[in-house]
Amino acid sequence: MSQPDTKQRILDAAERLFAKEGFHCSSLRGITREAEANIAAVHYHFGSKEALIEAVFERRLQQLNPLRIRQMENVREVARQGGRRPKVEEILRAFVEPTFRFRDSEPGTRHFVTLVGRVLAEPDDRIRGIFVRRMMPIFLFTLELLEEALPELPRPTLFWRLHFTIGAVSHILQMDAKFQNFVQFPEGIQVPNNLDSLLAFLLTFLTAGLEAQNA
Amino acid sequence: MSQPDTKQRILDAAERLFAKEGFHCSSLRGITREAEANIAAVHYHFGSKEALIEAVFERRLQQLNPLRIRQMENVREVARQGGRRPKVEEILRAFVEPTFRFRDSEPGTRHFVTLVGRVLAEPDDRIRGIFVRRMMPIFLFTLELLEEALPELPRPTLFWRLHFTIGAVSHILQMDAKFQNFVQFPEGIQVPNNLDSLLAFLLTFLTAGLEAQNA
DNA sequence: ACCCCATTAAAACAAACGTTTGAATTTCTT
DNA sequence: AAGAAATTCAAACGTTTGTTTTAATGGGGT
Repeated sequence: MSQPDTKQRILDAAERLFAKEGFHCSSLRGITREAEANIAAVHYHFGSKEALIEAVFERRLQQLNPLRIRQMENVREVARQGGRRPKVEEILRAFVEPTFRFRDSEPGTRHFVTLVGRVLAEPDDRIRGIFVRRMMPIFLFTLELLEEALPELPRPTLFWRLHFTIGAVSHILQMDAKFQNFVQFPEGIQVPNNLDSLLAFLLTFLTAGLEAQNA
Repeated sequence: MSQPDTKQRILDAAERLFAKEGFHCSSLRGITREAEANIAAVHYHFGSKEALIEAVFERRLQQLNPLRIRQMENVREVARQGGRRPKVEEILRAFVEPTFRFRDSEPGTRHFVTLVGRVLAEPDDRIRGIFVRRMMPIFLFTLELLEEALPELPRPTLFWRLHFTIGAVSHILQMDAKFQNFVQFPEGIQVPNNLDSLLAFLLTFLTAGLEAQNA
């Protein structure tokens, strides 16, 4: 190969632009220009624009989702061996923390996380479906664990609360890079320079919401 | 005018298609075809595609936002006259309930609410800005009331929790019409046919999250 | 009847889109 | 070194996009 892996460079550029401008507003010409590749290379290596974003998701999720599942299985195992229920905060942490850590693990993963935050609001069913299909096992596993943690709450209640959780998380993930121009910050509010404090805020909020007892 | 108000028909069609397919994927040709109007009518009546979506937001928000503000002012006033703090649930209800009720008030408003749910995840800063600019007073007013309700919590904490709230709300609003194909429902989970029960679920979740005391 | 002005209509604009083609080039295999 | 396979390249494909232009239409006031 002439240059170090055109395929990877296209994936990197696509990941960045899909996150920045959305799927339909990112052009293959813009992506290949950034990747310093020919426009035909996309169809040669991937087949179509849709197959390209599928490959973008595949590359990262096959790394990230096992991390999540392992952490969630660990939560369940430790609880069982301790003869207690899993804690809601442990479950939520297993659900979102890997994503936050993943974000700063390599250059590029930061853009992927932004893309994940956006894709649930993607109007195109086909594109959103590519992501949702791959996340469904995680959602169902999380729901399962929450039922173990909160057996006194009805299943539909937990289902909807998990959806509220997903909404809050994806909204925060997507804001990420563009905190500055997303909202005008009231005086005295600072953007946390590391995401750890934001993660702590988030887990406190979500845990309380999920554990709410009335209604 | 030959037909009853081309301008309104264009607004209706644009509202519906922007909600369904997003801003950039909706073409002016599709919109004018649905509105049974000529393409040039958009530029004649509005000036540009961007000015069109601005008009779509303007038409509904000038009706909806005063409702919200009035209800929030009422929450503050009743609390003051009762010599107590406003309750978090009252504040949140004033923030989201008008939108839920607005949804079923007229034909078309349902599409608008879906559009609102989508637009916060819109990648295009200009388009998202059109909406955010108009909502900023509401956000700040809500934050103000939350400070009155929870004076023991630091301002940044409340700020982030309000953002988590906005994420959860917009995620639910956007799911709305497409519950069926958005996620695959686990067995036994039903879509609520009226939004009242969903609103109750939502308020319980958010209230608990906002009132969480640790961290 | 006339003119005026708001509105509609059809057609064309240049630009950008995803995709395809076929030949040139590089890389690997023998 | 020679042939085969993989990859890159420039160019063009036919559509579609938002926007503009120019002409036609239609009703209300004088």
